[in-house]
Amino acid sequence: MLSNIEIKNFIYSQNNAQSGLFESISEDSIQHLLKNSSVQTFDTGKLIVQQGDTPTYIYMIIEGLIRTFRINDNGEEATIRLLTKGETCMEAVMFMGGPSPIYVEVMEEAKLLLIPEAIVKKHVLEDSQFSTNLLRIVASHYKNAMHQIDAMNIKSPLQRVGYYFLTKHIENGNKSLDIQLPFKKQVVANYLGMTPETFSRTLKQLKSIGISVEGDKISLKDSYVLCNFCDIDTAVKCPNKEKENCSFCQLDN
Amino acid sequence: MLSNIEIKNFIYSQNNAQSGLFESISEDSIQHLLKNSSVQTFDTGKLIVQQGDTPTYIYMIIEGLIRTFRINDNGEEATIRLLTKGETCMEAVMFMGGPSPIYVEVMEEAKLLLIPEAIVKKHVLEDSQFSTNLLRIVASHYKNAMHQIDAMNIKSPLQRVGYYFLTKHIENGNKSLDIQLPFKKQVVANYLGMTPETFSRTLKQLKSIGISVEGDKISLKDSYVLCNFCDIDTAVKCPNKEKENCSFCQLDN
DNA sequence: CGGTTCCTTGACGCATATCAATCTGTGTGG
DNA sequence: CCACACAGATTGATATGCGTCAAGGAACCG
Repeated sequence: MLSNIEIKNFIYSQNNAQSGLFESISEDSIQHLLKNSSVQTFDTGKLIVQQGDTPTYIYMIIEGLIRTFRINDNGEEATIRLLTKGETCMEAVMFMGGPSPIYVEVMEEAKLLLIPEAIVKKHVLEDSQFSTNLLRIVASHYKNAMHQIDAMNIKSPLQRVGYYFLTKHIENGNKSLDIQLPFKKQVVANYLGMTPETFSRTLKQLKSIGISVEGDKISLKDSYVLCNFCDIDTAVKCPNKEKENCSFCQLDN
Repeated sequence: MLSNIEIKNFIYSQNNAQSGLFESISEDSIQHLLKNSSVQTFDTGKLIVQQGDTPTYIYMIIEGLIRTFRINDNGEEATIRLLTKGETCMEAVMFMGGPSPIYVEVMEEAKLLLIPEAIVKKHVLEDSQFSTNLLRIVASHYKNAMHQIDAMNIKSPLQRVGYYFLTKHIENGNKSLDIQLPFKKQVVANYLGMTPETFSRTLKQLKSIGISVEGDKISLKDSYVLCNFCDIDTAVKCPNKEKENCSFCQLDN
């Protein structure tokens, strides 16, 4: 049982493609889901889910930072997602069948909303809007995974970092020329499939094209320095698209 | 309008996690979906969908081979999926919003069932079993993508090829010691994120551990030579799991 | 201040991409 | 039936880019 008002306000403030679990859901449905959910706080470093665990909850971040990753016998880790406030995880795993293929780790003390597996599975069959939301979220994770795959395959470290910054910049609506790295550099580096050393060297390269780095703050010379790293399905989300200054969008014309 | 009997027989014969679009669906629903669908044949090499296209159909393979991939400005390609009879594509893309992030290419003359986007989107809201099937399929693609990501990150070419063969072997239910490569070697190589040369050299390495290759036929010395390439969420699908001969499963005990 | 964690920088080696040549199989046409 | 062309696969030689290892610097905290 929760203090509903606080949670509901939070829910309503966090609706987008990556995190809109409750988007367009009826008041009744939200009540029903929340009634059976709980809120819990986890310390930094806590492994909420381990590879091989049976999925028991969908986790929604109210506050804090979370990382999902896989690990092999040599102890090497591959980061799958880096998530911040409003995002959810384990929704996809729940529908994969079988044990969890991922770890879920708290990177910064996190307050999470826990929605039990049974409630989700049942509610999916009763509320088609809810299941459509889940579909959209899982599809969006999948899309992100596809980007990671071609990043590893065909993009140089420079392009990978550039593309990562570009998506962050677009997420901010191209408003600010500053980008804040929400995670430690070594974590971002692993997410981008490279070592911290290579990440560091790559950041130096970026300086020459007008992207300066100080600590965890990235500053862009202007809103177009990242356009070279764009691709077609990112361009459609860009507020600057088809502006004459964008080298990428000009290609299409 | 279709010759329903043939298609329906096909549908009923192809139900699994990757391809069970019609699993547990009522007769009425199937009728409704098929009534609005069509069957079409495409030649080898045909690009059914291009990066940037608006998704218009779900495609289900009745006969033939399909590849989905992404491409960058340098013309380099990253294969996302290799699909055969019974599998579907573009279901996930449909729920991503925006244009297609992938190409869909016919690798071998293909007969496809085309289900229009509008029908799918509408039916999802009316049939919760159908939307659950879609969820399961998209989640399973996502899981596969996660495997690809950590393969690129943490696995050597040898491990990647070994793991690929292992999954093929398990798909066959560990019945046969032969594995048939459904696609040309260069296509498989790209899917595994390496060049054809590296793939070829890797196959030679595999000979020394009891995996021989002749043309597109892989022969295993026994059912356990691939166990070294296993991981926890593959092991649960393995019919040999926890048999004493499996070096991987023994580790857990 | 001393200790710790994180980041950066430098030197080095290796694994894989790249380039080029050869081999194999298959289909075509004389 | 053989000669030829062509695509795919293999093999070899080379180079380069990233990871690895090691050391040094910066920020933070008790």
